[in-house]
Amino acid sequence: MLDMDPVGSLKKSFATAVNEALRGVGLEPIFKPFHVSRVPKTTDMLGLPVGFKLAKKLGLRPDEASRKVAESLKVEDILYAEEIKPVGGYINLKVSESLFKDVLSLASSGNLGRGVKPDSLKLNFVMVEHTSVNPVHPLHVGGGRNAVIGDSYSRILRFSGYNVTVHYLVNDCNLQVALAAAGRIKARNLKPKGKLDHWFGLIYALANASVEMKELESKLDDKEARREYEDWLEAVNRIREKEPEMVDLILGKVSLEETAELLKRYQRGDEEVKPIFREVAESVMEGFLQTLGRMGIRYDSLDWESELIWRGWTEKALKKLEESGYLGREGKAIYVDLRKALLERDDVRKIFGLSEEQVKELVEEGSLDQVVPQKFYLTRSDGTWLYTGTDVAYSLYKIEGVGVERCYNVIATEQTLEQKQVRASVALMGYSADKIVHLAYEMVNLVGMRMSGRKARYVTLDDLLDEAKAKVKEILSNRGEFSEEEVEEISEKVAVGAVRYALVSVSPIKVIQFSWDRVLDFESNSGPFIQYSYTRALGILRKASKEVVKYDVSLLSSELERELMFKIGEFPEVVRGAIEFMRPDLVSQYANELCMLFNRFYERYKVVGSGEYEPARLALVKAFKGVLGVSMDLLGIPRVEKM
RNA sequence: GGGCCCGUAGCUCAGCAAGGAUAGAGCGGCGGCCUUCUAAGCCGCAGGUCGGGGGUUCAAGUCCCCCCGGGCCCGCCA
Repeated sequence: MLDMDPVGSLKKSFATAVNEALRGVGLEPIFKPFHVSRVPKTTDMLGLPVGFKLAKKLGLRPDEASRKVAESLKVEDILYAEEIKPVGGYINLKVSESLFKDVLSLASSGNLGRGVKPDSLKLNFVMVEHTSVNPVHPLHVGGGRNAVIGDSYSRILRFSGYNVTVHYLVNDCNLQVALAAAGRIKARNLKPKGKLDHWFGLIYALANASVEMKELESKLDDKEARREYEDWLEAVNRIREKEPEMVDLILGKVSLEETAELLKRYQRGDEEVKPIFREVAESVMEGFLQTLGRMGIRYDSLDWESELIWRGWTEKALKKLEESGYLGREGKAIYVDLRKALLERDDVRKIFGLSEEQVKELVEEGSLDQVVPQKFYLTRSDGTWLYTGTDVAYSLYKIEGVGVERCYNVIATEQTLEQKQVRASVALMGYSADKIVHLAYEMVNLVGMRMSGRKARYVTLDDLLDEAKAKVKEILSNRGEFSEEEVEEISEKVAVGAVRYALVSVSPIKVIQFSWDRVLDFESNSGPFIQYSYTRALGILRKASKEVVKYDVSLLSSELERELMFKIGEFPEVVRGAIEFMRPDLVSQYANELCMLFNRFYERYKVVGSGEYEPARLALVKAFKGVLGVSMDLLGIPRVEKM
C-alpha cells in the first residue's frame, strides 16, 4: 500500500533507528513514534529527548548521552531525514524537502491519512450505535450532541478504512412510549399538525402531566410538591395555548396502571395496541430523521426494540445466560447474578475495575452492593422487559445478528454503570466484553433554564438550526451579493456547520454549558470560521485557474508556511488519535488550528501574482483545501463554495 | 456512605493518554489594519499561585498520595 502518512512514517523510522542504536550499546528500546515532536522555533526539525532518558543508564551527562547515541545513527536509515544532530539532551533531525512535497501531494488529492488504522485497532467490521433517543418528544441539544458525536465518529472510522454500519435503537418498548401511546388513545381523533415529533411531544407531556399531577394533588401541603405541581401547571398552560383541544382530551385521563397494561400488551405483540405504539414512535422518528437528515446524519438501520423481543433475541440472550449459570429469577423478574460473576470471573471483575481480593472483601463486609448492585434486572415482576434486558439482547444481536467485531455505543456518561452491567452480561454470554464499547459523553446544560422532555420544555435541535440559519441570513443580506437561492443554500449549510461544530468541539466527557451566544458566535473557533477559511482557499484557486504541475517546495521557506505544512502533515496522527481515544473533537480542534494558520498565511502572503512563488504557494493552498475539506467531511461541516 | 468524572486567563475551552525545549485558542476589554486572492479575517496590548498541599523525577499542567469545590451514578425508570 502507498504510504498515506509520511510524517508518521518518518517518526516511526526515527524512533526505530534510535532504538536500534540503543540496542547497539546494550540498552532496551524505549522510543515510540509519538515521542518524536517538533522542535520549537525551527522550521524543519523534529526531536527526541534521547540524552535525558539515558543519561543515568549510560553514566553520562544528558548532552554526552545524546551525542553518543547520535554517533551510531545513520541519516540514510531514516526516512525523510537530511541531517541528525545532538542538541543538549535531545537528538534532533532535519527533515528533507521531499517530506513536504509528499505531504502536499497527498493532501491535495484528499488521500492524506486515508485508510490508515491505528495499530491498536486492527478490526474491520464495526458498528456505531448512536442517538437512540426515546421517540416521545423532539430532539433537544443533548440528543444532538449524541448524534453529532456518533456521526462524526462513524465518518472518521470509515475514512480510516473500517467497514462501518450505523444503527439507531428505537426504544419503543418502555413506559415513556407507553405513556405517549396512552395519551394518543385519549386524543385518537386529533389530526397531527406541524412537525410530527413536536406534536407528539405535546401528547407525551400531557400524559405525563396526568400521571404526575394526580400523584402530587394529594400532598399539596408540602412546599416542594406544591412547587412541582405548579411547574406542571405552567407546562400544561403553555400547551393549552397551542393545542387547547388536546389538553381537554388528555389531561387528567391517563393513569399509570393503564400505561403499564398497554406496555405489557405491546411487548406481547397485541395487534390492537401495536398500531398505536407504532404510530407514535414512527411519527416521532420521522421528525427525528428530518432534523438529523438536515445535519447530514443518516443511519444504515433503525433497530426496533420491539422486534428484538418479537424475533426472539431477548429469549436467545436469556438462554445463553441461563446456560452459563449466571441467571437468577424472582417470580417473573429475571436478573443477571453479578455477585456470582464477580466472585468467579476475572473478565467480569475487570469490567468493574475490581480485583479478586477486593470482591471477596466486599462480599464479606456485605458491602458489594455499594460498588456493584448484585442483581442486574432484565425484566419486571410482571414479566415485561426492562431496557436493560433489551439492551443485553441488542448486544447479542449486534454480535451474532449483524456480526460486527465491535460496537461503539454512544451513550451519556450517566449510563456508565448500566453499560458496564451490559458488558458483563456480554462476557457471561460467552463473548469478549470488548465487543461492546461505551463511547461516553456528558450532558448539555442550559443556563437559566431547566430542560425537561416530560414538560415539553427544551431547546430543540430544530430551534437551534433555525435560529442559526436566521442569523446567517441576516449577515448575508448585509453583504448583498447573493441571489435568493444562494442565500437559502448557504444559510442552511452554515447553520449546520455552526451547530455541529458547537456540539462536537468540546471533549465528550465534559459537560457543555449551552449558551445561544456561543452557538451563534461565528468568529474564530466556530463552524462558520472553518467554512469561511475554506472559501478563501477556493477563492485563490478559482482566481489562479491553472493547474500546478511543477513547483519548488523550498520556496515555501517562511516559518508560517513551514508551520502550515507540518500541520497538514499531522492530519493522519490526529485522525488516529480521534479513533483511539474516541474523541472526534480532536479533529475539530485540528481543523480550527489549521484554519488559524492558513488565515495568517492568507493575510500575509500574496499567492496569485506572486511570480516565482506562485506555483509553490498554490500547491500549499491546494493541499490546505484538500485536508481541510476532508476534515470538514469527517465532522459533517458542509463544504461551502462562497459565503 | 460508596464508585466514576470534572477543576487551566473575567467567561468558554485545548494541552494530561505517551512527563521534555517560552502554558495555547476563542469570547469579553483596549488599540490598529479593507483601492489587494472574501474583514465570518488579520496584527498588537492587557489578563495565569494550571483548585490546594505533599511526593516521584535531571525535568510535573501532565505521574502518585491526601484534601477542597462541582457534576453524575448507586431503581423491577430510561
